[in-house]
Amino acid sequence: MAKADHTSEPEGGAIRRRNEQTILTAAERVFARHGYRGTSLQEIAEQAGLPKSNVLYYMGSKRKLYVRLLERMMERWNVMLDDISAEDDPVEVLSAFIRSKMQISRRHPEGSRLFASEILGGAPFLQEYLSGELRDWVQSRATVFREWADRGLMDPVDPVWLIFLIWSSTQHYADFEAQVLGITGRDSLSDDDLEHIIEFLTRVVIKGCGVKHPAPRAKDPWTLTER
Amino acid sequence: MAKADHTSEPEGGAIRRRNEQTILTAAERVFARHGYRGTSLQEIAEQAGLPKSNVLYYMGSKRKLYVRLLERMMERWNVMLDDISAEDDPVEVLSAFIRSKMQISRRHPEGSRLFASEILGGAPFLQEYLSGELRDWVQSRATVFREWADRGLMDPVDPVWLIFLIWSSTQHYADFEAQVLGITGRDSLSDDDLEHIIEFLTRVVIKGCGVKHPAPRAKDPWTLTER
DNA sequence: TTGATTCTTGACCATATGGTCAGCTTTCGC
DNA sequence: GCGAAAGCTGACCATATGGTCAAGAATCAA
Repeated sequence: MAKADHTSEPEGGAIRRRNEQTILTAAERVFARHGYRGTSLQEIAEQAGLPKSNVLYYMGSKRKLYVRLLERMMERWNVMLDDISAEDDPVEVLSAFIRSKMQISRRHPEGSRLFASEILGGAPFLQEYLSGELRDWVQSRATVFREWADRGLMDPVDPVWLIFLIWSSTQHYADFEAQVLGITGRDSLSDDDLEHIIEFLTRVVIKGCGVKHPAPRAKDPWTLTER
Repeated sequence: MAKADHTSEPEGGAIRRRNEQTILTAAERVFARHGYRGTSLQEIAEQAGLPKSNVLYYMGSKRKLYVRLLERMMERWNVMLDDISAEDDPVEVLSAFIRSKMQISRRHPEGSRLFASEILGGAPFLQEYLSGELRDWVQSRATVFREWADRGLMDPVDPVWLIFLIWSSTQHYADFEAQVLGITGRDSLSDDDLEHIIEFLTRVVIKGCGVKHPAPRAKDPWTLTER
């Protein structure tokens, strides 16, 4: 027992770190495609180019490996989920939210699909996270949205449904990639496509919810040109 | 070899029909939860209350059973996908589309999830359908949307992204049910909730894309009150 | 009632599963 | 260069997998 066992410390020698990365990458791909049950350690090992025993040596068990991948993905989202306040410009906050959600989906499509597959299966490993951490996050955003609505900066839509709308429509391009590509006839989405989609989604959400820029901050005309 | 072997005929005695239904229902549930690979015939058999051999007797193989379920779900969507024309009222068409998509998701959540899981896995059994039948359907709608835009009945948004937006945001409530329930703290969505969501989504799409009712159909004032 | 068809199911098979372990090699601090 | 720690992996295990088959039970048309 050397050093405190804080989660998410780099921890471990260079060899360990390199091999763990290889395994995590391979595993994310396979789990995303076939789900927890549908994935075999053998297949992960082949993807990683290592013997099965080696995978187990580093990861301990299939379950631990899977949970670790889920946590890594939650972590990536947490980075995005920085705080907002009712003082911020709703147009900018919502635009930034859509954009960064979309970019994470694009950068980590496998992680996104892994998460989706976990939820599809009834979230056996994530129930706690959903009804705890994530719920709090959503509720706090909801409060801010409501205040914006009260101040006339957006229509009084239910903030939770709005968040789900943004969540689902951005997630879609990673999770349902096969469908998107099949229907559009493309074999991948370009950065341009992505930019167009972001603009489209932003436009629909902003316009559809009547989101406005806040009036320059003051009631009295004397400070009106403050900015 | 009695009778022509047309697909989707009722075909088969009462016993067969009854048992097949039992098996299909059970299988849809399990496949939806664990995906194709993650599902075992044993588990399906237990869900159905039948011995595994019996499942095989009726369904032939795991693969055939799975494909049959996918086809059944496609069928259910086809019912909804009746034709529209550029002459129709865009507001009504889009509202009806959102509503019926939502209702199918609600009536067949397992089928919806089964489909989602298939797409997540790269659509190994549905590629043909996606880039064929479904693609044609989307393209034909897209043409109509574009004409509406040309006539000033809606903003010139990319119709395909719009269809994906509707698709994803409605699908979400079935596929990500576990997340929705976890975050909202509910243990199920009521009919009222559903109605609110439908209204919200409709509102955002209609307003967000600037969709308008068509002017009463005629250029000359004499036929203006025709309807 | 009878003969054919449909239904039912336990026994069985080759293969694959997650996981353990013992014994080997490599790496690394000193 | 040495000893301990870390890394590596084939052999192995109990169990589960999709699927076959043969033989009996129930059903149905005549």
